[in-house]
Amino acid sequence: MVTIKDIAKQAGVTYGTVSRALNGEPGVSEKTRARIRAIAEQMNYVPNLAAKRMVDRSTNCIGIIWPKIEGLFFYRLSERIQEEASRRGLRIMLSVAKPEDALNSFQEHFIDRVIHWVYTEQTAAFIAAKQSFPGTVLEVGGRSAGEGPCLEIDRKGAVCKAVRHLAELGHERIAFMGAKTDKWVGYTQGLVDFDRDYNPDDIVVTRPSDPDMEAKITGYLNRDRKDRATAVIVDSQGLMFEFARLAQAAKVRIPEQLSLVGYDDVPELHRLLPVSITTVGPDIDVLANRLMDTIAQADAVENNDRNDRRIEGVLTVRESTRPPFGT
Amino acid sequence: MVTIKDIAKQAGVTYGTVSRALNGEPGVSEKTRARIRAIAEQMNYVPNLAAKRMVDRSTNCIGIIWPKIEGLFFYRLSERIQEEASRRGLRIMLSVAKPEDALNSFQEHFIDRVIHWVYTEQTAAFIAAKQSFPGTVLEVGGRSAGEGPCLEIDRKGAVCKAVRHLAELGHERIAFMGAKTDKWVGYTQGLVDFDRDYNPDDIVVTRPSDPDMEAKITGYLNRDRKDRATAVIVDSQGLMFEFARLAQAAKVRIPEQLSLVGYDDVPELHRLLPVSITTVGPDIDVLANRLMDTIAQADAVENNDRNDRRIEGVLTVRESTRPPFGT
DNA sequence: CTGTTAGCGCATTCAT
DNA sequence: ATGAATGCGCTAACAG
Repeated sequence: MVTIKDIAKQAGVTYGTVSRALNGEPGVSEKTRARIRAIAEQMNYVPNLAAKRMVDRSTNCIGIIWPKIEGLFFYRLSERIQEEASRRGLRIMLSVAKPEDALNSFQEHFIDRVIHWVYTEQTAAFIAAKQSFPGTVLEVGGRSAGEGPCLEIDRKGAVCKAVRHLAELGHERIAFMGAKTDKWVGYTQGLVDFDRDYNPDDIVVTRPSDPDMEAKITGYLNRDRKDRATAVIVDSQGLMFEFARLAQAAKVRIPEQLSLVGYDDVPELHRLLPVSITTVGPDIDVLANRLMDTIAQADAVENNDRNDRRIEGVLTVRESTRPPFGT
Repeated sequence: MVTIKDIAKQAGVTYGTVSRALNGEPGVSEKTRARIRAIAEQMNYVPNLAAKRMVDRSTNCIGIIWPKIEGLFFYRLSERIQEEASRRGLRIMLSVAKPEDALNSFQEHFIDRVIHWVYTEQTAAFIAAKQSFPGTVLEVGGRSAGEGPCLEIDRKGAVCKAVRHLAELGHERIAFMGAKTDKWVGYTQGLVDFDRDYNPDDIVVTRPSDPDMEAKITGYLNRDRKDRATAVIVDSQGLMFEFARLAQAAKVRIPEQLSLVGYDDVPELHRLLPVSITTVGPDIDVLANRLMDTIAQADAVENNDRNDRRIEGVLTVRESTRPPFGT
C-alpha cells in the first residue's frame, strides 16, 4: 500500500508537503504540486480514509440505500446520480441491504452522508439506526417525515397533472389503477379541480403483488366500452408492466380506445406497447441534480425554503394519450 | 467523544487493559473485564472505527462493480447476492462508477474482495487499477481471462442447449438475433451438433443500441413465413424487450407462428408477451451461491478444479416454445 | 494478569 | 515554500 511517505520519498520532499499538495492546501508551489500529483497518480496512490478520518472528519463519498421496490426507476436514477456525483467529484456507494444494515455498513466505512428513498413506513429498527448514525441521512420521496433533511416528491401533484392533461383532452371519465397512496389522492384532487365526476367504479385498487390484480384489471378492461372510462392512469411502473400486457391480451387498443398515462418515466415502459406512453413523475435528471445539490450542502439545507425541498412532477406527453373517440 | 483512555482513567487501569477487556482478548481477569464493560456502557463509549481500522485493516465486506449493461439480470442477481451474503455474515457494497474508479473507491474503504462482472474487453485503465489493487478481484462472466480467481459462465453452452431444445421439438430452421459473441458461437455449435443447416439468412446481427436494430428485426419478421425460421433465439434481455414489441407489432404470434427462446431469466420478461418465455442462462440462485462460496475462500480458489470455476446455463421451458406448426 | 509503548496514515502547527 | 514534529484512538507486542 502506497502512502504519502512513499510519494514524498519519490518526489524528494517531506510528506507534509505531499499532504498539502494533494489536498489543494496553499503553501506549495504549483510546480511541485503538479509534480507530486503526477507521481501520486503514477504510483496509484489511494488515500487512507481511516487515517484521514482520524484527523478530520470529512468524506467525499455518499451512500445510497437502494429501495426494495421502484426497481427500474431507481436503476435509471442511480445511473444519473453517479454521473452527477462524478461531475462534482463525489463518490457513490450503494447498498441493497436492509436499511438499518446498510446504515451500519456505511458507518463502518466512514460514509457519513446517506440518501434514503422513503417508500413505506420506516421500521423501528431503521429509525433507531438512523438516530445513532453519526452523519446525515437525506430522506427522499415521502412526506417530510421527521427532523432531518428531506426532499419531497410531489406525487400527488404529479398525478393531478395527469388528470388535468386528460381533462384538457376532453376526457370525461378518467379511471385510476393503483394503490390508495398519495397518487390516489392526487387523482381525486384532480377530478375535483377539473370538474370530473368521482366514480368509484372507475377505480381499481390493486398493486403488482396483489393476487387478484390480474382479475381486477382484466375485469375492468373487458367491460363494455360504455361502462368504462376513456382514459386511465396507472400509478406505478411495476403495475404498468402488468397493465400493458393485459390491455393487449384484452385487445384494448391504446390510444384509440383508451388513453393511458403512467407514473415514472423509464425507457423500458415504451417497449411495452406499440405506442410510447405518456407519463408523469419526477424528472430523473432534475431529481439526480437536486439530490446531489442537497446532499452536498447537507448542513445548510435546514435553512432552506420549504419549496426548495420539493420536487414537482413533470408531464411528458406521448402517443398513448389523445382526445376521446368521437371528439 | 469518550475514548478508551477516559474509561481507563475512570477504571483506574491503563488503556491497554481497557482495549483487551472490550475486545474479548485473553489476559484480563473476568472481574476487571466486567467492571470495565460496565463503565464503558455507562459512559456511553462508542469505539472509533477509523482508529480500529488503522491498526486492523480487515473487513467482512465485499464490493461489487456494477456492469454497465446486463441491466435487469444484474439487478436481480444483486438482490440474491445480498441475501446469500447476509446469510453468511458478509456485507455488500455496490459501485456503479467506472470499474477503475470503483476499484479505487473500494480500496479507500478497505474493501479487499471485489466481484467484477466481465462483459467486454477490459480497459487498460482497469487492468492497471486491478494490478495495484491490494485485494482479490473475482472475475465473473467471460472467459477466464487472466491470473486471478474467476468464475466462467458458459454462455456458449447455454445457447447450445437452446438450440438443442428447439431441435428436439422438431424445428428445422432456427434463427438467432444478437451480437457475435460467445452466444452466437453456441448457436452455430448447436446447429452443427444437432444437424441443422447453418443459414446466414436466419441470423440478425444487432443489439439494442444499434440504430438499425428495429429495421433489421422487423424486416426479418415481415418476411413470408416460408422465408423465415420457425424458431428464434434472442441473445439478451435487453434485445428481448425490443423483440417482443416488434413481434407484436408485426402480428407474429408466439408460439403459434414462431417459437422463442430468450437469454437470461428475469421476471420482467414474462410481462412482455401474453405467453411466458422459455429461457436459457445461468440460474440466478446458483450463481449467487457460487459467487459467495468462491469469494469467501478466495485464496484457496486458485487450486480448484477447472470445472468448478464454471457455471452451466439452465434451460427453463415455458409457453413460448412448442413444435413447429404442422408437426 | 496488567502496564508500557510503538506505530498505523494523515493533517496541521510551528519552525526554518 | 518547505521541513519537522505532534497527536488523532486504537491494537499488539513486549515488559513487568
